[in-house]
Amino acid sequence: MTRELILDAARTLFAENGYDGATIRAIAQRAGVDPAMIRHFFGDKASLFAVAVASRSEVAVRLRAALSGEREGVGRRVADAYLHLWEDAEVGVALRALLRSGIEPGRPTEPLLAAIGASNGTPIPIGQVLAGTHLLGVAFARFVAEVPAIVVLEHDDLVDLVGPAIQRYLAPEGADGA
Amino acid sequence: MTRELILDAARTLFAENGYDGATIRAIAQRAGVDPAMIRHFFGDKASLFAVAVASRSEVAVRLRAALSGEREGVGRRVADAYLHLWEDAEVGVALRALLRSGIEPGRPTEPLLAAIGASNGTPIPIGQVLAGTHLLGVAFARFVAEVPAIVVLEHDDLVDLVGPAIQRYLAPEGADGA
DNA sequence: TGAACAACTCCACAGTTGGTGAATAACCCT
DNA sequence: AGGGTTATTCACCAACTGTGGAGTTGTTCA
Repeated sequence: MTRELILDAARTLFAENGYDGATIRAIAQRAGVDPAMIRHFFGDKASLFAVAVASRSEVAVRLRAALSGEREGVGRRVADAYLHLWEDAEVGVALRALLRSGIEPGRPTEPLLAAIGASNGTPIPIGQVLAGTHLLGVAFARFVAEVPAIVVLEHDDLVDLVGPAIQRYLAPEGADGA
Repeated sequence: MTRELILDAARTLFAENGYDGATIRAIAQRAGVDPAMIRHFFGDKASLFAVAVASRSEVAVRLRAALSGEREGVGRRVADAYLHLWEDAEVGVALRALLRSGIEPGRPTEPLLAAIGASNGTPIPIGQVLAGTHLLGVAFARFVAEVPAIVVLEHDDLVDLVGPAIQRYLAPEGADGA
């Protein structure tokens, strides 16, 4: 119960302020509990971050699903799925938190890397990685930096605009789908 | 003299650790001066950040130059110029610092926004903004997150890979250059 | 009734932060 | 040499950080 309150507050504040910016005390206050409860349930701040934010494997799953269909329209499909992830209440806030926290040594960053197309050891086509960089840039502009020209767009319109570029990266001329 | 030492140290640490992560004391120590010197020369931390990092108008200038030539090859040209900016010793470290610092209210972020195609009030073609998001994503992967698949590439190869996508955004079918 | 256990509160510690003010040293120009 | 500006050092503050310990409630089980 209060455990969930803490997790919710942690996700929100990590997303808004990044790892360093979100203090244990602020998280506790937002959750309406005593700061010591966080220590009681999660040990230390890094563990709280890991539990609250970094255990979102559905990112890779959902992206792989969008990627695995037929070649035609895969660009639109992946862009749509990616933006949906960022718009999702829990996943989006976790991704925001990861991005906001930046890449610092010792922090679990797998989901973010997966989100930009560079998951674990297996070699990934460079096109997928480049598509990931583009989508990450779009997400950064839309959800973190909040660039007006990007924020203003409807989800579907943005997908229409970005889709072709992603398509070109994921399915260039002449290749058979997975 | 020591002023320059402070600025150099500030740029480096802001780039490595972001705004909050770079402490006045750490900057002073790296510069080999007393922390009070920073106050003496720059007043407070925000002013130091502004002077050290946020006054890089050449970003917009260089990008506009790359953008203003003939339509053919503008994608390659802009991608090349953008990556060169990030590789430049001073400008690159400033851009890194801005990105690492994230977007927080009250901080000067014009150069970063300009870098992703959203400069001041004037309306900008959506294609330019999208090209900016892609380039920012690439820069993030290459210079901040240091995604292996991207870091490994040579500058020119990366330009070759990204150029066409930028080209499509900046010069779609049927339009006369500026 | 009472023991055991988890949930919870309160207070304090040691460390670091950004920022300040006063005192001292170095310098330059006349 | 002397005066004045600049550079530099040092001690200090209030605030905040993550963390830890000690003690209190409340519920459950024997």
